[in-house]
Amino acid sequence: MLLGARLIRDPDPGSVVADPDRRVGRIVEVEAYIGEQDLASHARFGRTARNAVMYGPPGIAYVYLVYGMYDCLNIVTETEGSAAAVLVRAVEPLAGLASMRAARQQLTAERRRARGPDGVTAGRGVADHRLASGPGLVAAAFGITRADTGRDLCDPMSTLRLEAAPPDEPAPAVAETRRIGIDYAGEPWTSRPWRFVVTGHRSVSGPARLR
DNA sequence: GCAAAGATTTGCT
DNA sequence: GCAAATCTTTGCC
Repeated sequence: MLLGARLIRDPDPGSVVADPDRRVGRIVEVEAYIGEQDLASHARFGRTARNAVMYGPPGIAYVYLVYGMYDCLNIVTETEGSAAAVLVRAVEPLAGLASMRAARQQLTAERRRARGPDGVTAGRGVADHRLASGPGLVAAAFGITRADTGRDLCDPMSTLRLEAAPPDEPAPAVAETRRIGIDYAGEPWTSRPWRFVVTGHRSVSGPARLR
């Protein structure tokens, strides 16, 4: 179960002293995409240059660019040859909040600069629990880009990795819903309850909650 | 080689 | 509540 697991960005893995830029988040929202037969999945056209990593062994990161602006983090699941993956839609920030905020603002600042010179943006403050409340925001807060595709998330020495929740932490209450933003896939895929969230958690993606 | 649409977020009306 | 921003990938000519 990925819900409750930790997503960790650690610039200096293996170090005894925690790095000040170390970022930790607790996964509270995911979506499953099961392979070529799933018309909502990137694997629906078969194996391509973009999704090749999905056909590889599990535990590997698959990062794609959506709408030309946002990177989204997926975790490859199931065995080699099966193009299944889980999209990490939201995490609850636990540590390194300042770094997450800085990484987010840096991206938005770059976007504005590309559009043209304008005044100071002042970067309005976002609530702490919303720093990674959405697929694109998770990648932004953790500094994840397509360059991270193929990274082994289960390697304890990786700068980007997953860890299980502490054993003394109670398992979260899980709710199932239909997936978000895949209307193009048609039935039965749009109605499949393959989005999983921690019940009532405030860090689940915002607008998505209403749909 | 070109046109179309997308696993989103933000800001304005 | 709606539309823009933005670019990669896919599909067809």
